[in-house]
Amino acid sequence: MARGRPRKVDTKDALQSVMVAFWQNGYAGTSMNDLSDVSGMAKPGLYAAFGDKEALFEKALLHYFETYGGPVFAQLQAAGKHVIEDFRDFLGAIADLTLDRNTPSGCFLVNAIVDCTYGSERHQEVVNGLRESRFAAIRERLIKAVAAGEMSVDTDIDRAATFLDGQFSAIAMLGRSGISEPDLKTFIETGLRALPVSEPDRVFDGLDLSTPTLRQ
Amino acid sequence: MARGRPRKVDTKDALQSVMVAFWQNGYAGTSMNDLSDVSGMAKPGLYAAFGDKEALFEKALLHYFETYGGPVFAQLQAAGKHVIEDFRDFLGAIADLTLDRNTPSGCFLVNAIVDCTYGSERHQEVVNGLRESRFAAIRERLIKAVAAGEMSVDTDIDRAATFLDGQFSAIAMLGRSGISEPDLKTFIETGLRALPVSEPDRVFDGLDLSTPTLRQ
DNA sequence: CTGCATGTTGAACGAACTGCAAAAAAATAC
DNA sequence: GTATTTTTTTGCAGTTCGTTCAACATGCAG
Repeated sequence: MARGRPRKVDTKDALQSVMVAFWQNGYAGTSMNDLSDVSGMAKPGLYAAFGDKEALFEKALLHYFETYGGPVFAQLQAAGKHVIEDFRDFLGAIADLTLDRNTPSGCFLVNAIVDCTYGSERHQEVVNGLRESRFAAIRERLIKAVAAGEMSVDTDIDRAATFLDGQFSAIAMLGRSGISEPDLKTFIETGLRALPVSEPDRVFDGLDLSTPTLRQ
Repeated sequence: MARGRPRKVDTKDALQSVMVAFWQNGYAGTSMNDLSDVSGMAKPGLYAAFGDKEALFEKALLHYFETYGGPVFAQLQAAGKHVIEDFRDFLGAIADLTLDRNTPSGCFLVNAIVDCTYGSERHQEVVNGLRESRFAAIRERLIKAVAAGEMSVDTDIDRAATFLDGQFSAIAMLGRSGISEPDLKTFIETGLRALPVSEPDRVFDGLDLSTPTLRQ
């Protein structure tokens, strides 16, 4: 049984609130007082549960990745439609997350990349690790596409992965800037056309795009 | 003649140093003591010359735009080669700036967009104004391209401008993440292939790319 | 009930923060 | 030389920062 005084707020709930605050306001822009307010935990409780501010930020970032990034990347790995459709779903899920009104706009990880230049050594390592996980997930899906014959065996995988990785960041930045959802979906569609698929007509034609297609 | 005690450091030089500090560390991550140290001006001098911290940040951001953004956008407006070549130069100039080792990595404006969500009202207005200037410059060059027959009259200008605007942000984020210069140039080349030009062969063929082209 | 383990609370610490006022320094004007 | 003007320097209010300690509250075990 649980000994001692019971917790007022669940640790996971507190971490969720902390994550939102860091996501919204950045590391230096969020004080421990702010975190105590939004989480409902007193400051000594935060220190006891998570450690100091840096450790708390790292745990919030990892919680973000598990809660939001994890499902999206798992979906990409398990995806079995055409590679273009799968990346459309993938980037679309990122867009939905970016624009979700229940959470701050943009992507916490992208914000952290901007932040991390002046963070601690450990902070940078965590951010770089997540960034590499993101890249690796994209890369693996592309390798499967080559194996499935959806892309040529001559395809430069790293080039395509870097391009998609960049679209990921762009989506987060456009979302942070307040772009509309249709415009963001159109942005994704435009980017997908730069990918070297073997049968472009099959995956691009017949789409119900709100704007004319670019390729002519 | 100049009366009174002469300034130890020129105001523009101080603003340049301040800009670099904000660019590197963000608004909340940079203290007035830091700014006093890097600029060589004592704190009362900073307040006398620029106002409070928020005003100083705005002046630093505008200085950034005049010093770095201005020339790049002026070059885009004055550009007279094919639209694809002009945007290759434009995005390439952004990439060079992003990777320049004499200044912090990334783009100060992009960093400020991440920062500005929790900034003052005025702060947000300044950032949005610069973002709209950026978009407008891209848009104007596309309109000229349609007039010159390089793009179809049916082209969705806003769609193409949003796409290029997103590539701009992506370049800044990839640069902040530490991408190599060849990879960043390849990223640009990949994105350009999503643009709907009338004579793709003329502008894409014969290029000395380090990787195979994507379109097949 | 009495221990004990855990959580919460209020207070407080030293340090760093923004912003400013008064004094000292360095130049010109007379 | 002295007076004046402008900037630097020094130091300091008042607040907030991250962090911790001692006291109090609330549960189970015996």
